[in-house]
Amino acid sequence: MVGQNRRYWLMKSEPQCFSFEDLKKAPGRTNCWDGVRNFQARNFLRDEVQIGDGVLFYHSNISEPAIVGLAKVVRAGYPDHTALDPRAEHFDPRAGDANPIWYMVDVAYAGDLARPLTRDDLRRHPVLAGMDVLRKGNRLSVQPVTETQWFAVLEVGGALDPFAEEQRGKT
DNA sequence: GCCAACGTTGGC
DNA sequence: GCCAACGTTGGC
Repeated sequence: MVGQNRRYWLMKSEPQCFSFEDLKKAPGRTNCWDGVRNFQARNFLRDEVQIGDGVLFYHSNISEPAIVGLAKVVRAGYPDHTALDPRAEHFDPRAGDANPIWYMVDVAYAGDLARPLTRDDLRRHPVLAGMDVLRKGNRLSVQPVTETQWFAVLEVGGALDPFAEEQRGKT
């Protein structure tokens, strides 16, 4: 029953901006996923990402981009207040309380990989080679991952299934 | 640092 | 509503 409706996502972050290590150091190992300013990614955050979903944490725009860790969604879409703050980096003057435009979710640390999975690692794997993140020109910072891809990442990355325990707890 | 790919903007 | 110009993303 548990996990039946769980979906999986890959979320990109530039580590100099917000890294997986930053998430692990955050209070409660939880942080908001703010600053998304792309409408397609916004729609995922606002409409589709749900509490309990799995997240692959991806470091982008560095010498060796890679999936570096696991997270889970602990709060579904709500207005991204950084769009309302004129001093914030991602301030959007069009956004207001009545029309926040931009949304974010909260994610929590959910486990490490034994090793990061680079783009070459992904390309070499028959399942992971099909991931959206490898598609040339793909700039979506929030993108869906299939269940098959999720479990392949756990296997190749040498990670424990962060949801296995709660599934056992249900039996 | 380069540059291809993409999303957004704005003139018409 | 078209589309050229522009800014950004992000791998390489």
